Amino acid sequence: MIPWNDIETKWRAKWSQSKEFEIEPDSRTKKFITVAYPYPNSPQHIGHGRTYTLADVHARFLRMNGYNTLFPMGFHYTGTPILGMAKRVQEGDKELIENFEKLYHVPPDTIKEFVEPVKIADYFHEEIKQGMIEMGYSIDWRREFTTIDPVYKKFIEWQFRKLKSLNFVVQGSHPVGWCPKDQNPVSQHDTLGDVEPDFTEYILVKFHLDDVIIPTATLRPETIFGVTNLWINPNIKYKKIKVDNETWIVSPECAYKLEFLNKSITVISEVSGSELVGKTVSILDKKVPMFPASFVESQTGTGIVMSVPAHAPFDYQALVDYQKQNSSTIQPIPIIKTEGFGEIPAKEIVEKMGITNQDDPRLDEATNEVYSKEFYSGVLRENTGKFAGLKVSEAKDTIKAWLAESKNSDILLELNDGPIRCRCGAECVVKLLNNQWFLNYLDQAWKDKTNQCFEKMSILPNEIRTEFNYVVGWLRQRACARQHGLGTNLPWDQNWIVESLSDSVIYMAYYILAKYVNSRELKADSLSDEFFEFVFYGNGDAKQTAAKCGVQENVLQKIRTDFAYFYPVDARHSGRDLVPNHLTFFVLNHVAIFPEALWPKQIVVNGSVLMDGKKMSKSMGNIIPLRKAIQDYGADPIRLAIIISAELLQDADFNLESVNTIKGKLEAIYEDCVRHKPGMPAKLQSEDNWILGRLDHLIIQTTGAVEKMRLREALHHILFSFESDLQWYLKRVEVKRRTDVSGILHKILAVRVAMLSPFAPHLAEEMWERLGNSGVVSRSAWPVPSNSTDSSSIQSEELLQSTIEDIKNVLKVTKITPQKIVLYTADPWKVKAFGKIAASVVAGQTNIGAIIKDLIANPETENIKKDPDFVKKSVNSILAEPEEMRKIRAELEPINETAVLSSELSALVKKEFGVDMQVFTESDTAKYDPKNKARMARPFKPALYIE
RNA sequence: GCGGGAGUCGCCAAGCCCGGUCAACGGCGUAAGGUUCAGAUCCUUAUCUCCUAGGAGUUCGUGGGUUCAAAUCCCACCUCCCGCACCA
Repeated sequence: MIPWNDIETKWRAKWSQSKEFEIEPDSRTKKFITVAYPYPNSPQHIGHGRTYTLADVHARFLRMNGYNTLFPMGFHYTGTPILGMAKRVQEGDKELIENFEKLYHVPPDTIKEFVEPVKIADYFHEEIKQGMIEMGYSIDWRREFTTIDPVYKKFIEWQFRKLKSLNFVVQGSHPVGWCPKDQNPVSQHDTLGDVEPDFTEYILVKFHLDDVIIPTATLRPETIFGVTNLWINPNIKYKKIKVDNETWIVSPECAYKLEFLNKSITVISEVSGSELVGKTVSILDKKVPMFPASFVESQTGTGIVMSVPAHAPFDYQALVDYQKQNSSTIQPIPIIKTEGFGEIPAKEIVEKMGITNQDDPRLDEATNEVYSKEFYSGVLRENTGKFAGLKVSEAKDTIKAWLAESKNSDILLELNDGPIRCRCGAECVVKLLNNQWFLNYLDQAWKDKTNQCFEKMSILPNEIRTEFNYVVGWLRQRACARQHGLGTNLPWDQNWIVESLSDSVIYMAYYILAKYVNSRELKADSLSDEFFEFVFYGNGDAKQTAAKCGVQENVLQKIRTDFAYFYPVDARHSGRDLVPNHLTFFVLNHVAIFPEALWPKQIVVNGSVLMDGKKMSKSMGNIIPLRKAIQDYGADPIRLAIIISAELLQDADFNLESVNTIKGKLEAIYEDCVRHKPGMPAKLQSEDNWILGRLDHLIIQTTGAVEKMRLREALHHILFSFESDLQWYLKRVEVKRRTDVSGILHKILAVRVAMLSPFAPHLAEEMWERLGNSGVVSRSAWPVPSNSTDSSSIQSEELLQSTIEDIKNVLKVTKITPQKIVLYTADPWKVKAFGKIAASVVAGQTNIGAIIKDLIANPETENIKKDPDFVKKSVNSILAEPEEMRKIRAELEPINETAVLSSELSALVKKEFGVDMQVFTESDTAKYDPKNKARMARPFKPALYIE
């Protein structure tokens, strides 16, 4: 057993002692690797570990390749969820407090402090940081910060003044879910039952009753042409109110809602619904009556409904109900033609479903069906005037605009799935916030520049690139400030706090400053915009800026030099959920604020982590906290298990079996590390050359994979793919009773351990030490191929392997117990012909006929006439080989098969099958060949006889 | 609806960009054998079907097509997953 935790502690201490990851500018090329910083509202779990692990592997790999690689980390305190949590703690929320105690193991005394939001953030900040340290991430902790640090706030203020000066910040109105009691916007975390406060925009169609306006709320303004009457609930006490300069009649609930939508409301009087029934209202050139209906609800819309019986099942049924008791000549007016429906869709569907009264709940279903069919495939009929022929999906917006223009409509915003309650208990409403600040991501020049940056960037995996392009095209204005939460106040309007996805877009630049903040050489006190202009752009005079900002001049210069050295960002890692927001904003803001030379170079996106194939969630109880997992399984096995289970964009399935498999694999390599000593044998034999060639191959494959961040593939090469090669080598060595291969095995191990070290850094250090190396493997060079490839060794080892395979195959099929094995190698003319065939194939000629013609034309190979099938078989066997091997076959002198087989294979055959073996050439007159097999011989495919 | 992604041999999952190395990596599971007093671990072998000579057949969501050759390229269809905002 490997004492994982001891080894990890030991090496972490060493790294920390030698300040291994504290990176300063030097003469080498730099790389700046960043990851989206965490939001500290809970401990991190295995899933969070994935992105950070990928970034860490990336950073460590680059470091071994000679790059001076900085990997920093910060903590994102900005936002509202923590605020909501603090409030819930204050209220004594059982569920939350239990989560803290049982799930997160937060000490009770600490939980008490959680009424203060910052304490929550601070606690989980430390928790997450410890986890990152324990995972062995090669982070330069001197550059740590939180987004509520005073200097950070100055930085964000600068960023926003900058954006504003570039006209990227604009003001407008914006609807939000709102708690009237708290006077605050509500998001999902602020509502009882964590309901997302979604809302819908209704069109208020204004009917006129003399000089009073009767507004009706609808989602289908186009149906105005089919209106036959209004529905009024006689039992509702409506309010007559003054709305700005007009007089409206609406339900009391509606009157209340309107107040939050920028309207000034004064109640004039009450009007009973029954008083309104029977009166006639007008709109455009229409006059319609108001009829009573029980389905009309006071709390929905205005409490008055526009009736379109041809297309609205509710209206149709209410009309039928009304006409049972009253005489009325009103008929539905069809205004939409839809394939699959007849004249009056509402009638059809109501009758089909067997609905007989307006309180039937199935009317909702009926409404949905008519609505969606008509929306996507309906066309307006002739009786809709200038809109005739328009598709409903287009007509909706056109008519909406037309009504608004002619002052026949207004807007009502209403919460979906209401009532939604705030945690304080009050019922939420929709509020139209005035003077909301937006980042104008609509700006075309801005978008163009962003696209330019994306074009030049490396996006891994590249499949995700189209998604970025789509997002950039689709982005509109984005609210960039809120009225509560932790964060930085808008510099020009203290009522607003910069929203969390807007204060996290260029903070990678702040890592450079953070080091000096932490060393107290940089203080917020008198920091002004000149400071940032100097550091980021080199603008201004150092002496003056230093004096003005209260910074030592040499410190200021150093910060500027550091920034110029480390920027731009070379890679940004994140989960794919941040593609449509943070990652895109990150690029947008960089191109807005920084010159092209400082634009980011690469984005690496990864999928999420599943637990035993299922999504991790609190309710399923399958969340494994990262630190717990480290204690139980060790950091390295977890790192490997996360990486090996899926390629970048796939969801990685984490399960205990894979962790154990990995552990086993690592343990085997670890044990091997004490067995071998350095020192090459005096003379390399065929199998030595071969295995060293395979080792080169391994290095090339692995390096290529890591460069593309195909880490699963890379790990596979290191841990598994090489295994079968190694087994073959060991078998060969054993059969030959060699004792001089320790050095070769040592070299192989050293290469594998070095390549393993970005993935499993702690254990790799331990292995490296066991191998007798001085110094840390983290600082060693990434292995490079030694070009020891010797193609004749490759050919002869391949020959031996495939011959053994053939023998096994025959034995398996015939089920005979061998007494004697005889091999026959191909005649020289076949070898010649085979070489030519290989050359043709490599050149792209696989047409059998053409190849045969060619061969016959040459006296050396004209024998082919006797055995044309030889060509087909050869072509196939060459095609069945890897490309490099085909080249070798075509270009290189063939080996002497008879010699190789007799000298090397006998012992292997003896060991494998326990019998003696003889080798003849095909045309040897003295050969033993009772079954006439020899003629089947082909190059690299000796004929075979077993008895 | 718009946009993105995926359907592979029991399960997970590579391969598809760059067509032959693909009956298709690897892991898990299953089976047999070895180690063990026994079990767990570990190691070896096998794991689409057929086969007494190294072979053949049928497979990679479905149906077509291109090609000497297709899991891989093209067309159509079916099914599933994710995002669509002011929230980290």
